[in-house]
Amino acid sequence: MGGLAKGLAIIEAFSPHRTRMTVSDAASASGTTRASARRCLLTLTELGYLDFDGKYFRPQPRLLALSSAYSGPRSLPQLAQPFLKAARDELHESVSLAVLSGDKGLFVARSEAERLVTTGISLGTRIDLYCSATGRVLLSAWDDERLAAYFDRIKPDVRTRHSIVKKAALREVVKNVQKLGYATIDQELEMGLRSIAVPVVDERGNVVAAMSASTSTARVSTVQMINSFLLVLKANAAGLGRLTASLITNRDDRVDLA
Amino acid sequence: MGGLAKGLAIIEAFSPHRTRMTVSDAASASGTTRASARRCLLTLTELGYLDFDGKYFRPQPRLLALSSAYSGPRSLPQLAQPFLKAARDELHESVSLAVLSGDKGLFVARSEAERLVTTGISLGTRIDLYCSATGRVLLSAWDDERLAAYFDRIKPDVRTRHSIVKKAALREVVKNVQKLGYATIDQELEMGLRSIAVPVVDERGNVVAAMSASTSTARVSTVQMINSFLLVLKANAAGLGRLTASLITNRDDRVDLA
DNA sequence: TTCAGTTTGTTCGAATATCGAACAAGCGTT
DNA sequence: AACGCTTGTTCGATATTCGAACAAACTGAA
Repeated sequence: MGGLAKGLAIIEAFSPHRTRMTVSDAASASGTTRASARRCLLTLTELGYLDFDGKYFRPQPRLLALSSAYSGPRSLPQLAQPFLKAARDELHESVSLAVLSGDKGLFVARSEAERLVTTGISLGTRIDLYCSATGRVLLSAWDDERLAAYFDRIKPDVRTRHSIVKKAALREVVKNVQKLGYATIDQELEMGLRSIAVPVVDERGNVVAAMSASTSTARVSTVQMINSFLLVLKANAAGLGRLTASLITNRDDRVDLA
Repeated sequence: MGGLAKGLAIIEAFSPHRTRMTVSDAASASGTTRASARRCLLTLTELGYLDFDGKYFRPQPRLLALSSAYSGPRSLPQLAQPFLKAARDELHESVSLAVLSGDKGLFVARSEAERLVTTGISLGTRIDLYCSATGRVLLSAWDDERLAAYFDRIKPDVRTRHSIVKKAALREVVKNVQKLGYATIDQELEMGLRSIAVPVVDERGNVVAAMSASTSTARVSTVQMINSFLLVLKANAAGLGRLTASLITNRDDRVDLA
């Protein structure tokens, strides 16, 4: 069903940074023709997901209804929240949880640094695996064949002047993550942003997610980050990992409607 | 574009209570044929929004990416969060914000009672206007003509034995909300659940949202709720209302990409 | 177990909606 | 004001969707 795919692609093309789009914007952003984009946008507007003022289309609150499908009572974000909060309280930095979603890492839960209550902002953001700490942790769980195929597929973008883009170098980085058991990013994604991530491993040994802490280059050096963040993250990731068994049992269907 | 509409309807058919669906489930839930539902589900699975185990389709984290389109930096949920938190801290009860979305009230932000950090759970939930406190507040802003059309459209569901379902009675209820400036619900939506809601009015006098506090019948009586919750909600709703001007100025496009 | 009855999943030609090119309308620039 | 370019819209050829029919699985009773 091409129409559905196009429509969803257009929805995803919106972001906190792109809060409005014209027909042409949507067409180029989603990689379709203007005619298709127009039909999608019109339909989405009719359904109440977008608003149209004659020139620009804007996201409407109803889009939230699409994601409320995910996040059941025993979903990963739910389970993770106490651990993310614990880590944040100890580190005083934002702590996030990302899972694999295609060739990207998808942030499913977060505990913000300063503010006590998150609004779901930035949740659902998808970032390429090669350029984020969480992504590299997720990559580190892949076998060589899968990694090779991945690196064949992608073409790395230069985000900042610190970005590693040479595929050989990236493979080396992932190898290192496999060895060390954690990944760091130093201003590769955004200037001034430094992150460290560790895997969340379930009892079968599968990497089900990556937990990361992000900080400012002004506050914490990479060495400090490794020294002071790593243990806290490891501990909370381990705690979360132990709980994820219930997620798996959730798959063979026992409980249903309340 | 029918295909897109059907697909979105199917996505919305999932909920925290319905975390898995068969082809037939999806067909009846979204009001289409099994053939259509099947194509949608297959497409959604291929795109990574759903997972399929041969029998059941389940939501995947990628659905979060669809709603991250909404919630820009200056969105209503963002602006509301401090006020919701303030109200919650004072009342020690969950405080929510809902906006109009078609014939339903859609929860766009919430501050949970006990837990410090929300996970976005229940965000995006849409509830019929006639049976929720927030919904009745939103209805109270409508003129008679629009109300008449609304009551012609709907056919109220019996949710609990306290539910008001007779249309005449509901109209009376809405009239009362218009007069009083707040709405209450007493176990009409769910047994044991009691809520009170007030409008959030912008400086032009438009009702842009409804703010509500929910409590348990075990803890607070309706009278207590009105006496002790109303002022706090009013105050925070007013504070939020003053800020919503920036939402409107946001509509004529000044600032764009960061 | 076996066998109807019923529900569910899948297939395939008829019919509809989509696609892409061509047209029209803005918009900024010279 | 005229030009070029981008953007928005229309319309017939074409590929997709729709709905009915088929097949498979499940349910419950004998």
